[in-house]
Amino acid sequence: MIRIGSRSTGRPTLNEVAKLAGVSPITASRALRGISTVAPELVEKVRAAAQSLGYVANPAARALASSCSQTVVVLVPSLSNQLFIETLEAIQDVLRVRGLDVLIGNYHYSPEEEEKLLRNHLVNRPRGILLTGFDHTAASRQMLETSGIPCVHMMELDTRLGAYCVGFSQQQAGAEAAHHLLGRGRRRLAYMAAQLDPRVLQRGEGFRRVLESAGLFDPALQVSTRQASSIGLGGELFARLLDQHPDVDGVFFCNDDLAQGAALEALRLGVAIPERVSLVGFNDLPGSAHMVPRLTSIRTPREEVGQRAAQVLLGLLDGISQHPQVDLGFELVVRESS
Amino acid sequence: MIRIGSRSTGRPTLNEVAKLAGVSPITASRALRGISTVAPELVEKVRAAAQSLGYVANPAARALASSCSQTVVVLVPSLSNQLFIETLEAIQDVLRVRGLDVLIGNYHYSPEEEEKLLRNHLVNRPRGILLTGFDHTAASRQMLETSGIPCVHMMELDTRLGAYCVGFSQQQAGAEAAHHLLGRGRRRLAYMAAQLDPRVLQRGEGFRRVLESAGLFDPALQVSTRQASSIGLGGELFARLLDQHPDVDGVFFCNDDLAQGAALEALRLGVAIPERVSLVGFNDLPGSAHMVPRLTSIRTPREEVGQRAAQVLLGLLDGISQHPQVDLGFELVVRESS
DNA sequence: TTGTATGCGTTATCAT
DNA sequence: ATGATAACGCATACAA
Repeated sequence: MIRIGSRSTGRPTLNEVAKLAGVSPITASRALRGISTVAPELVEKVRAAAQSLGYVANPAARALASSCSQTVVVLVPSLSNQLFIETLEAIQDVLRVRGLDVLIGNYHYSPEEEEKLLRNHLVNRPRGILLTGFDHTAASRQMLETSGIPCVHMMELDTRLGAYCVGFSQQQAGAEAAHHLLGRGRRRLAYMAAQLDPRVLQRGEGFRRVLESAGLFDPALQVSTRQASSIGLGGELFARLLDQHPDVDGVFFCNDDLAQGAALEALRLGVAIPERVSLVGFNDLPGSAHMVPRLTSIRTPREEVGQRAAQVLLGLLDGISQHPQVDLGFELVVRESS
Repeated sequence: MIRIGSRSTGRPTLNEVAKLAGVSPITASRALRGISTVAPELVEKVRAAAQSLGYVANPAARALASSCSQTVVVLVPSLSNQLFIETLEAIQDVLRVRGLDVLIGNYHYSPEEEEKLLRNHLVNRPRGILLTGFDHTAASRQMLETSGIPCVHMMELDTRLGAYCVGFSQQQAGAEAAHHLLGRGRRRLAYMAAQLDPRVLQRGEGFRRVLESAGLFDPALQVSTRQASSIGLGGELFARLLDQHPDVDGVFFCNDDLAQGAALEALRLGVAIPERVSLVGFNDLPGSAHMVPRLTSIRTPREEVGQRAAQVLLGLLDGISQHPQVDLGFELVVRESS
């Protein structure tokens, strides 16, 4: 007895395509997946049949049968930071042409939330995973390990374990900012840090070391808060800093929105930039080039990071052996504020 | 002959849970899904068994068997506009607690790209769909229709067809800006529009009508470009406008980044804001309150839109009858620039 | 190179 | 209220 299942989606199945093409379902499957063992003429027949029926493979069935999906999971700490949006776009541009769907997860700078996202996503057996940085919970690392799913870390570099990573040295970037300010003759240098994620701390570390070597490091000028980075916060912190330490003559900000806020606050306070204080931002976010004065910043290669990370992942999926670390560097963009 | 399938994921299955609990798989399935026809004691047994085995349902199998997933698709025109990020966050906050996974699609303001995303996502049988606005291709509308998947439109209102929507009147918002500027005694009013998506056009329409009623509409002062909205663009367009029409005394911007760019450019040009020109932005994006001068803007309820849209969708899934249109209004925030 | 048999893990159907 | 059976649509393993 033949029953038309009410559960069916109504969409044509591989079976129907195969029937129309006069081959077995498995041959149709192979043909459509581009598996070389199928005769070219059969491939053509199957393609035509699929085309005429409007066949689209059922991802659930495919995932169930093969126990792996056509998705790649990307976990970022924030979507409010324009930085990661640009990285995500680049990732999608690369993976989309390979037929991979990109699933975005935002863990709001919380490793615990990242762990939850990872757990939720792993049950779907993604083809690959792209993570931001190396600051994951032990459970996250464990899950990644046992899942065996290819993973690439973005934004930071790390030579431990041979983990695949695409990024740049956050510490060197911080050092570069310090060198630049010193080169401008600045001596009372502050670091202004919000969010305090690992990369912010690394930049601060690089900045500190250079100042220490120069004998100019003053812990009192290290402003840090766990609050989220924002323009408003940058203004507040900058005003307070100048109030408490009027002799400050240079500030490195962990992110451009802080620097933008500081520049605007300086306008209000009548503090001359860069004459009295030099400002150096980080990431070179969209608005920075248009501030008054235009902000000096360290441009980070976020699109390139996304693109290369996605490419490395594809290489992993294709079994291509490649160097685990990709250093994309960064670029100091000198404008009017320093 | 028993074979340990090499295809298995190694994770415990419903079968194993059922066995451990001493019930049939289907009872275990019902128990875990909270279907009421299962005896409380059995539910407890099954829960315990699942717990001890660390059982997590396989979404692919579930989707295949039930021909519907636990995902909701959200399509937005941009991720670069902070606006939509906040909406997305609100949506996720609501849907996550119901165990629904949110899939984000960015169609870059292209209805054709939206159509592709829709087509790709529909094969996964999402539980619901959240779209931005009403500007979809005929094919998109057709697919939505035949899919029968619940859909809520965000950001705009429309009484046609009884489509579910959560938003506010873009046209009224544009009108409000005009009224405000007129109330400030401004007479040579410009509208500066980028991107030219439907909502930008609606705001311009509302703005225009008020000016026409007042006999003050001047087409020469309507600046519009398809380019993406940005701070840099705002500065450029503003400078050009002032150059060509030195008598302009008020500008309404379709988005705050344009207004921010204009404010910065005014600083450079030495144009007094608001003395010579009043500026009114739109969306009240993060930086606007900190500009010099602080920008007047129309605050749009994007978090509320996301939250309510998600709630309406949940209502639809639960078969709760509700009013198809939810008007969340907007708020003129008067600061220093007008 | 192609096909047969079977399994993936879950839920719908229908019977009890 | 619970269970037996089949089906969801596709891919793997192995045979031919």
